[in-house]
Amino acid sequence: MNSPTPAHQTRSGSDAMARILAAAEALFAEHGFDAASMNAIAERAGVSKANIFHHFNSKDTLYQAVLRNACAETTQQLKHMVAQPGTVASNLSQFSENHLGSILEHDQFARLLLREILSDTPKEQLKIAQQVFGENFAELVKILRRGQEGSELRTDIDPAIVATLLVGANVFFFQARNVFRHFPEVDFANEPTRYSRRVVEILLRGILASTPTNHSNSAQHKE
Amino acid sequence: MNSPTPAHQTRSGSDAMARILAAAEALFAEHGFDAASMNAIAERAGVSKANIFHHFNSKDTLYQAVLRNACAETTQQLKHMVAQPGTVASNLSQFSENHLGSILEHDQFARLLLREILSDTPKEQLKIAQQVFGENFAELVKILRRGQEGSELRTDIDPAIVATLLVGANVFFFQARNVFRHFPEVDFANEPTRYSRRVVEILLRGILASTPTNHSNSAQHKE
DNA sequence: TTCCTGACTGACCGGTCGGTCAGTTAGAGT
DNA sequence: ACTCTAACTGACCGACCGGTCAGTCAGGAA
Repeated sequence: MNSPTPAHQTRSGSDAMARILAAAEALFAEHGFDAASMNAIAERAGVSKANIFHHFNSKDTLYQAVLRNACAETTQQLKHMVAQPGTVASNLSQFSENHLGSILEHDQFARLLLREILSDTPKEQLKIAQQVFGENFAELVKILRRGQEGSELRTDIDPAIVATLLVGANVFFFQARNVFRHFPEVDFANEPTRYSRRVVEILLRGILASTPTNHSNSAQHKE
Repeated sequence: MNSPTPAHQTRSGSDAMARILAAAEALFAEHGFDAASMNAIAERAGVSKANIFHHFNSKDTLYQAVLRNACAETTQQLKHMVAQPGTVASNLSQFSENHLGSILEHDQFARLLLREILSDTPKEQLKIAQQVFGENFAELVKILRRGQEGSELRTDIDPAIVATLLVGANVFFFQARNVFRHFPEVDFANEPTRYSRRVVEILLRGILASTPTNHSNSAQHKE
């Protein structure tokens, strides 16, 4: 019965705080800011409500802390998907797949961010969302610009548009996947990587029939 | 002073009800279901809170009525953007532009729908959202299939993917436009039609540099 | 004139909200 | 041993929540 951590919850330091943050993130993401009550968060975290107010000044403060905490993880993870060698096409494919995977993996946080963006009351916490989102976007634009400078990509298109398309496709997939499951036209609702690959493929080569016969140097995954 | 409608608000029939629905739609869209209080809705509609409960059994009932009411408008508007003659490319361009315009015009309703989709608690009202959304999607897929049968579009791509890309691009533009305004890379945050045109252009022709020298029969807008 | 109906209202209900506070506990410093 | 401090709690607060109710009022039917 002797655990490495003290038997009492007290003096556990940041343990309770971490549990509070986790519970808050889950409930904020699940029900939104207003519908997630401090009582419910406290209960889920296994602490008293007053204890939450001991660690955070207010519900808003807690919310911002949750956002910042989750953003830190995401931002850190962004570093992994940067500046891989190889063609821009393969980079794009990899970025998209990682991006979508990251969204799906941290779906609670993604819902949180989307809710935040969807609210039109410009609060302080919106800037947090802007920052995380902006970093992803800027990185993607950088990849695309590199492709244009290396004349691998057409130069008469706006990289920001392509970036929006790619990110938007992933975000939309995430948002709509539960709805997609009921659409007879859609067969990729449960296969994000296949979806991501096809999206990149279309972006790279377009959808018109008058395509060049073959150019085998695009993103090639064995299959 | 003798107006065609009686001077008193009483006996005005559906006038108060319409005001309630409008106020509710605005506040639900702005703050979400939970944060929009019946008191606030009543105040904005210029009626007593009890009067709302006279017309609607509960807050949920009011919410569903708002959704249904807004969906009716949108569904009706969908009829206008169907089965235009011309190339599939021009159809796509037109659909996208109309779709994005419709979203921006009914931004309150769009926010409402997105919030609804984003909530993971599968309630009755989610089906309303599914229906409206599904109609748009199915219509777009139909256009694309026609393009494939007429061999105007490549046949080795999934129409549902292209539809997702297009709708997703518009939805994402709508969601992120306030954020886009602060991005130095983006210059189309305030120009939806330009955005839409460029998106369709990319979808049609792809972004790789190895494009056939010229094929002037794609979507051509003078510019 | 009388009655009935339905739109409408102010006052009110129990319950929950975010937030406070006095007080308990336990480890660290001395 | 004593103190200090921070983690932590249960009891509590005023405000506001969704919802109810008795009652007012205007107009149509008789």
